Amino acid sequence: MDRKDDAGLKKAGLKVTLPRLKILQILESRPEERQHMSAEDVYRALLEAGDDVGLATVYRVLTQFEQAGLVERHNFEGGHSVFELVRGEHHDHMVCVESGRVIEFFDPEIERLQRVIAERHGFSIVGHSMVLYVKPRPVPD
Amino acid sequence: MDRKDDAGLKKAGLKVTLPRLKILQILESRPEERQHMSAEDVYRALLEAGDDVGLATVYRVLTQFEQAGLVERHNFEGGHSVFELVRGEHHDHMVCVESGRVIEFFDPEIERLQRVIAERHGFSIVGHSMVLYVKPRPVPD
DNA sequence: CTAATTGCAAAAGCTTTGCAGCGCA
DNA sequence: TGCGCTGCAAAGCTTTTGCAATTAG
Repeated sequence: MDRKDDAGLKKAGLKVTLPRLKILQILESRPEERQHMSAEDVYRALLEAGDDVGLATVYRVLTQFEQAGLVERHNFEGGHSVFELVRGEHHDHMVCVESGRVIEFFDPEIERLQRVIAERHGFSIVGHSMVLYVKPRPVPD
Repeated sequence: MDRKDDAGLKKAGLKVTLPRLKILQILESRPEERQHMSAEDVYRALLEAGDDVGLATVYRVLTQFEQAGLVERHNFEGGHSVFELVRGEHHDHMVCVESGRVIEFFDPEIERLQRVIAERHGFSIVGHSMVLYVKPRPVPD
């Protein structure tokens, strides 16, 4: 398992250091519904795991991971950024305003329409962010 | 014209004060492509207009306007918030990564798909943000 | 060995808040 | 007149940076 992490880091041109490995493992060990962590979240997770890594290093490493394409940074509402391991193809997010839960989804038709719209205005898409803020729908019984 | 602004403020339960009127007018006087202003932008526009309003007041007023539904706050990438006068129906945004220009658009089909997706997951949409980051498409000559 | 990396603390934005004085209704 | 509003300066947050010490390759 460390093998895989080593490879990922090296491919990104990053030295394999303890803080970087630990942070990668924290992210990997998270279940999908808890994937979205702030720098502070990662920092606390490290402390809880007994690994003493400075908060500044957490920020630096997450930023490096982002540039290396290992991680995505999102700016949901509320001031701070959240990070998410890139595990496969692109997806968008739904955030429950009551529980804070984050659900991922992907809709090819929306993706297509986005490209069409950008083209219609003479642009091509470099990236996009789409976040739906939702609340549980009362289930009719 | 002040009449209209007065009414808007009163309806929002806000006293009609000079700073609030001035800020409202700054926003109203902006062409559509320049609608998206940071608090700092608004602050500078006020100074340039010779109106001495504190930055803290700008923040307070914009926040009040947001809560009153007169203004929308967006968190585009890059740390700070931008504010936009609510002039009518909802729309989404396209931000040119080269020029910083913001283009507004609306696509009923995307809106519909968003609702369908939320429902499929047992939620209803409270709000959403969709930002396409784009670059000019080389025009074939 | 040498350059990259880390930790700490300090600094840097952006935004909010406390408080005394001013102004609208 | 009275409560709400404003300005200023100070505090709060998240994030970044400078620098000496440490570590990977």
